[in-house]
Amino acid sequence: MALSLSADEEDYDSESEQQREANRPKPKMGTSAAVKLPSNRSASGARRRRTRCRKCEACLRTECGECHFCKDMKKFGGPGRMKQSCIMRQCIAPVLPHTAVCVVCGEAGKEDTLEEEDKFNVMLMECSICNEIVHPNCLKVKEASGVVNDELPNCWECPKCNYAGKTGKVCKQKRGPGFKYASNLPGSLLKEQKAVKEEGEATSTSTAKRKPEGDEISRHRPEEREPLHRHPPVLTPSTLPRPRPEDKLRKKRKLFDDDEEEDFSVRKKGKADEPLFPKLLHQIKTEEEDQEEEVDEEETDSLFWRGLERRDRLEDTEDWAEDGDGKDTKTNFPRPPLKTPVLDSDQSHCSSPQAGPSSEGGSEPQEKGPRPKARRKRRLPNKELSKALNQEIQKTEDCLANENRQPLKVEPESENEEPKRGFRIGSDLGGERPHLRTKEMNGTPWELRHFYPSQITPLGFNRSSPGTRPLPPRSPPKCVQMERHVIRPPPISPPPDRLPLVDGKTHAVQREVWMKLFGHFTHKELCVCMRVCKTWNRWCCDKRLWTNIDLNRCKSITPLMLSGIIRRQPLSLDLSWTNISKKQLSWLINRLPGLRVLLLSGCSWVAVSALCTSSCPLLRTLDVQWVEGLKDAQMRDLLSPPTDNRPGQLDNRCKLRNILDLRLAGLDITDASLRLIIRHMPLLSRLDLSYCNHINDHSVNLLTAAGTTTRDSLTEINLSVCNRVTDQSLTFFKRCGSICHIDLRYCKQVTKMACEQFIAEMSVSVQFGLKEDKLLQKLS
DNA sequence: CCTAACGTATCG
DNA sequence: CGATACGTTAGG
Repeated sequence: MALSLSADEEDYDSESEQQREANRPKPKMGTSAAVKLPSNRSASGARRRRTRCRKCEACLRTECGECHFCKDMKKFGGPGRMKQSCIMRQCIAPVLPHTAVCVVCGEAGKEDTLEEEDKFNVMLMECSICNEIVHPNCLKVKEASGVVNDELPNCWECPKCNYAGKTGKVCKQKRGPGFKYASNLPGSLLKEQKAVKEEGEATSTSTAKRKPEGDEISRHRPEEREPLHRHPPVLTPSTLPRPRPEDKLRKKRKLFDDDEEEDFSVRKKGKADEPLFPKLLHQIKTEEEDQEEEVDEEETDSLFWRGLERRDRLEDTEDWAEDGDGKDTKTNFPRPPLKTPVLDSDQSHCSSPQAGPSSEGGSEPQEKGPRPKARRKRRLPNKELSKALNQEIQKTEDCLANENRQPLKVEPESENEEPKRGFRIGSDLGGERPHLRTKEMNGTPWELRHFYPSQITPLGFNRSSPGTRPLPPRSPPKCVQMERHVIRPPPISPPPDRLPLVDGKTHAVQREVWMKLFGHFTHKELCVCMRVCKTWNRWCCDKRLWTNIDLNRCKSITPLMLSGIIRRQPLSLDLSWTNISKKQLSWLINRLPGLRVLLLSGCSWVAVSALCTSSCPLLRTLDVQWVEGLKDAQMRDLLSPPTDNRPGQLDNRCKLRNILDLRLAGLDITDASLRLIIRHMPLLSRLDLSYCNHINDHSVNLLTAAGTTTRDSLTEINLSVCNRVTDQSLTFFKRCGSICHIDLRYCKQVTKMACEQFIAEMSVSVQFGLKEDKLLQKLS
């Protein structure tokens, strides 16, 4: 044994032992050297490129046509330089190419020839450390055991490397060959996620997550909610926002965002011992029952959301409630196993109809094979994993709006999709089902509902009272934010139609009926439902139930939330007064091609600037009220076409050209911004400029001038508390063909008389009325 | 031969 | 450091 081991070492590792152990750098000698041919491979280092499994949901999708990489493709009119696959199609489980052979015996994988049990030893396994591809059976090293990486088919840390103790380091360094977390995505969090891994993979995400937020918030800002209840007029526009004291706080927040040390400390607190040895954790995890695991897998999503909601209310977040995205999270701590309250039985029934990753890398017989013993690196055997992945994906399936489909072509997937027209939203704001709205209004904590009633509270300023900008909570420590996540596209296949019961029968009530019921639940309640069983879990993930996701004032935006959002593919997303970072936002936007409504009021300009580089062509409503630091210059960045105008690169149109509803309350913008808006938003129908100190009659003149599109497109304008606006503006509004709603409340220089005169003069064509003092509304 | 796209070098 | 470019591989 020892003999063979050393022989192997000699054989494989001859060239540069040290070099490899120092991060095992790929020989960097130019692009062409990246991959060597099999012949060369025996002297480790070079790696075989992996290829699509062609079976996973991602592989089965069609290109979205919307994402960064699609836009680059020739077929979508791009220059084709980037040569990357569509974001939505990034394979979940890239496989070894068919041509891969065992470095020892020179033969291909033979897993097809055997029963499950014995497959492992005859299938090809690629070592994520030395990159060798071997049949475990062909290895001479029998003593040491390999460590199977369940996240990637046919991937392990081979016994040799494992024996040589390279695991830990490499583990930190690298996920494994071919494992691509959409790493090329612009604005991807992945790199940071990787970085975090490098810093200490084993860090418990759960402990790391332990309420880093909250305490400070409440400490600093006991009056946080205050503004909501304050009436705008109380705060004279002259004293308008920009509360400077908060600048400091903001900076602090930003510091937290970027400050690594903070993370470390938190992390350390969480798990002081052995932070660098993920294996330990994996082993711990391995003890758990698969069945149970699966429940967890299914639950996590809902747990996460539940955790999220709960966290908003209570500070004593329990870790397990949110850390357990088993597929995504490599590092999990054992936690109190969650018993699904009801209907446990159906776990096994709703496995994915679609195939998972093709090869069952290191499947079942973990300790079984007599030979190279392979420990599980992850909790789930690969098969389970892929199943779980698929289920996870399917969960999202319905979340992908029909509208989200790229408009350029009709997707053939529709055969898989049941008709949802009944639920389809007609317009942006119509997205929320009324009953859901009321529900939330009544039954959920204010965090969930306070955003809604803009029509209800006076002036509709409730979300943006200028007096005190509620300080968005600071971001969670990086270790939380950067938790690793596989980018998983929303699923294609539909969830099961019937609910399997314990006795093997199915429940009498069909999914669509359940769905109707679910439709009456708040998101919070849905999260509870999602914990019932897998089937409910998937049903509850139906995008129809999540058209509008509200994270307004959510204390911290975590990676789990981000992926939860992606899976649900909401049409409307409220991130107002959150501490979302630029990176997070651009990551989100890039993955929500169908997003219609984006509310970012009270976020920092830094974050909002993510919109400058991402495109969201379908965006109809953009709320950037009270965005600190958003002035004319930033507005220009936001509205101007992409600067990269290389031929065929991108369209020159404004990224926000389809905006219908723009909310700019409380911004220090001037006519310069208005000109841009007029030029670049031809469809603009509703414009909120309340509390904009620089807006005056001339601005209104611009908006309503002959030749502008806004003149005809504007239906609603809010100029309340714009003190430079005078009666003169009303005469300008007479030119507007479609105007229905003019809000001039609390404009000191607007008189009631002028309003009445406006009504009188307009009455020839349109009947207007005074709904409130200086609030003009078309009567119909 | 072609297209797709992986993985890394390199740019800004 | 994120974004982009591109040589080269995989598969047909």
